Amino acid sequence: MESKDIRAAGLKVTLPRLKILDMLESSGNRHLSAEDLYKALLDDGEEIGLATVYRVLTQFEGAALVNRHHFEGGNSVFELSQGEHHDHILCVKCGRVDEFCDEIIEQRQRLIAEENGYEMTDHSLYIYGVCSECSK
Amino acid sequence: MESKDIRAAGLKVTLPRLKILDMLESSGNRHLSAEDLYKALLDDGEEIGLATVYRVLTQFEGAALVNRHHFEGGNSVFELSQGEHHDHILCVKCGRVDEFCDEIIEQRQRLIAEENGYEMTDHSLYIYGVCSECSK
DNA sequence: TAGTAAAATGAGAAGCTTTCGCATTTGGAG
DNA sequence: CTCCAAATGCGAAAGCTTCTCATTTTACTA
Ligand SMILES: [Mn+2]
Ligand SMILES: [Mn+2]
Ligand SMILES: [Zn+2]
Ligand SMILES: [Zn+2]
Repeated sequence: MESKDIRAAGLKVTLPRLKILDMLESSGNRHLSAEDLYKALLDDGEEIGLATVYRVLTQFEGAALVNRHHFEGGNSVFELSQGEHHDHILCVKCGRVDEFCDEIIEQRQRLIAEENGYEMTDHSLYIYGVCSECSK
Repeated sequence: MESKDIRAAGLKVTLPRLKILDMLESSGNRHLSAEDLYKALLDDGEEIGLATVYRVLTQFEGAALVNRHHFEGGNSVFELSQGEHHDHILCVKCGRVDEFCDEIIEQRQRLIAEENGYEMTDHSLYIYGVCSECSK
């Protein structure tokens, strides 16, 4: 029941928005592209337009309900916001995605921003490599 | 004179390739999109197709003559390879780009890859914020 | 509960960046 | 200098994402 989250964002509680939130929660894959989400909804028999998926995800991002990532290769992927921030490590062979958070890196980033006279607003860190499965 | 670098990459030394390399060297902006580069060449009176710019940049990337970055907001930008690796900090207001390299972060990344069973091949780190000029 | 205004949706068109296909040109080995 | 493979330029086309607008849905009020 996240109707209230949607409402808190100043958005109407509509069926498409609920379905999209459901899918983000229930899908096995934590990191979905708009297209992935759209197809998954179609498979579930939902009739939601792709444009709506994009619109809603962008609104959810604005409301901090989801996070958007730009993995190498092109299109955006989305995931439900967890309480805490995390970064990503990806397998360039199979597409596997793992998550991590390193406080030392976070700290250094803040320091570097400061040293360069920036007020940090955000950062993105992706590590690419070959996972243990793929390097066997 | 980088004709030899082009040749070393197994590529013919053509006028478009030389012009593109020149522009990457001489442009005030170290980080250029394909479109930027294309327009700058047009302004110089060169007749080089946009498709050629993309093709050549991709080949140069393969030959490690240039590096490609995906700054937030969409299109790729390119810069001449320096000897050493560096990461980027960007102003979300004015687009300013600064460069840094932090050995502690580099180290932690290698460690994290290892801990997760990955053989690291690459990484990308962007810090976003408001620069000192823009926060006045 | 029914009526209403505003917000949201779906479908397709359109926008942007990047790549492709192919006829023509160019570089460089011989 | 000749010749062929490689490279180029142009326009078309391919992704991904956003926009437009007629229609539907939501949330509020009476
Ligand atoms: Mn994640
Ligand atoms: Mn740089
Ligand atoms: Zn893998
Ligand atoms: Zn700035």
